[in-house]
Parts: sequence; C-alpha cells; structure tokens
Amino acid sequence: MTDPRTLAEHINRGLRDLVLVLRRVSLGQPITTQQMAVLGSLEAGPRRMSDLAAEHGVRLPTMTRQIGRLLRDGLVVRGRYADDARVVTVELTPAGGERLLRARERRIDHLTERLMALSEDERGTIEAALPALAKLFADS
Amino acid sequence: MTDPRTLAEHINRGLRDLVLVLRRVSLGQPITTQQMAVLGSLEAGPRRMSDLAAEHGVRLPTMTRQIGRLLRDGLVVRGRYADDARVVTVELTPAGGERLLRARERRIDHLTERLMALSEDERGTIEAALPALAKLFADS
DNA sequence: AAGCTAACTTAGACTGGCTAAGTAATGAGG
DNA sequence: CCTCATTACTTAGCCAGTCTAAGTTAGCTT
Repeated sequence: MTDPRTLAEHINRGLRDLVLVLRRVSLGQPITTQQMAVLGSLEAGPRRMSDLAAEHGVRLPTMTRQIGRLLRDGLVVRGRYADDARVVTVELTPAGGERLLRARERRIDHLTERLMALSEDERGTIEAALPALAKLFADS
Repeated sequence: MTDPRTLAEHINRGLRDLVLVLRRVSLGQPITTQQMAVLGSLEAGPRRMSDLAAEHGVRLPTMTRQIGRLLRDGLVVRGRYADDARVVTVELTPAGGERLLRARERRIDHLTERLMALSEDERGTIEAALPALAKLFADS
C-alpha cells in the first residue's frame, strides 16, 4: 500500500483537477456557487448570521453582504431572535427553496451522467471510499 | 449496489463539505487558490494566455488581470511567441517556482496529516477509488 | 490591398472576500 | 440602577476575481 504522503500528493493533484472542472461546469449558471452554498445552509430552517459565517469560513461582514444580495433577489428573509435582540436570523423564502432545489437537481443530473460513463466496478470503488472521504474532509 | 443517482446525491453532499473545508483551510494563506492554480499550470513550461484561460474556465480578460497581478509580484514573466506575434506567453520566474513549491508542500503536509487520522483500511478505499474519481472528474 | 479573423488588452460593472470602525443590545460590577 | 465591557451585527472602504463590450494589432484569404 502507498504511504500516506504519496497518497496525499495524488489526492492533491486530483483536487486541483476537481476544482478546475467545477469551475468550468458552473460557468453560466444563474446562481453562484456561494449563493447555492448559503441557501443550502438554510434548508433545514432559519440560521443566525454568525452561524452562517462560521460554517462558510467567512467573516461576518462578508455574510452580511451575501445575505443582502439574496435578500434583494427575494430568496431569503431576515428576522430577529426573540430571546436576544442582537441576533439576526435568516430564512429561505419559497422562491429561495425552489431555486435551491432546481440548482441541486441540475448538479445531480450532471453528476449522474458522469457516473453513468463509468463501469459498475468503478462506481463501486467510489461508493466504498465515500465514508473515508467524508471523514478526510470532515469539519477539521 | 446503490444506483447512480443516489450515489450522485451522496457525492454532491460530499463536494459541498469539501468546498467549505477547502475555503476554511485556505484562509490566511499568502497566495490565493487561483494564483496557486495558475502557477501550477506553468510548472511544465511557458503557456499561452488563451491556453491558460481555457484550462481554468475563465475568459481571456480575467486571465490578463490574473497574470498582471502575478507579474506585479514577480512570480511570472511575459514573452512573445516567435511564430505568431499576436500570441503572448507566460513563464514562471524562479521566485514563482519557489512560491508554488512551498504552497504545494503546505497543502500536502496538511492532507498527509488528515490522512494519518484515518485507518489503514480507510486509506485503502480512498486509494482504490482515486482512478475512478480522476475519470469522473476528468476534462469532460 | 482590403477586409475578415484571431489573440490579446482595456474599460467598466458586479460578486465576494477582508479589516476597521460604528451601533445597539446584553450582562456584570459596584 | 448605572456604568461599562462584551457580543452580534452593519457600514465603509479596500482588493481580488469574474464578466461583457469595445479597442488594438497581427495573421490570413482572396
């Protein structure tokens, strides 16, 4: 078996290709990947600004502007947290939910298509690796 | 075995986590991921502007500005292609090469560390999946 | 030689990120 | 209670990175 460092080098090369292909694929989409990611965080219910910022690895002012754009486009609404009047919450609107679902559908369609081009065996190795990959890229 | 669409959904969720973790990890690095990616494309020798733009999935003006910043920082130099005076080439400087290697080293160190936290078995499944993943995310 | 095409650059606008500084609410000490 | 530090967020201003539209220069075609 390959030693961890060599494996890391291979994964690193793979990640580079992955990032490039994701960029090429998301060209010309009607919603940016960041907006998609933020909407995704709101799927399970309202969230606080500071939660969102932490989850996405950005500072609060960045999230304020991000949410401002989503607000402007009618995809989210802001609210206040009853127990602490300093806290701002954000919630999906129906339009935001729809936008999220449609974009996700497109992405999954695309991935499915690519997966179909692989052999059953190759898909099997990917499936077997998913838990380990999830752990590898877990919250840190 | 899971059907391709369900597998695609799992991969999609995994990709989201991956992107978020990559963002968090690259916070505060002295070079942006885009700059790293462009420097990486120059490792094997000079490239044309239009090649670089196509590989990175951006338009030519974007690459012009990107290269402008790398130029300003002394990491690349521009040249002309003898056979066609319209063509602009870009090449790593020694400083650019060093910067690239150091950044890559850091990333591989980080990945190695994470890999060490997995079991031998888990690393095995990842290693087994790499060729299929490479194919999955190939140029398309 | 003229005019079309191709390879880039420039200009101007938007998203997305940051730090620094401002505002308003909470909470802790006296 | 009042004061004051802290917390949660916003505003302002900067820079990177992306786009489209329009300009420039070189090659190509006829």
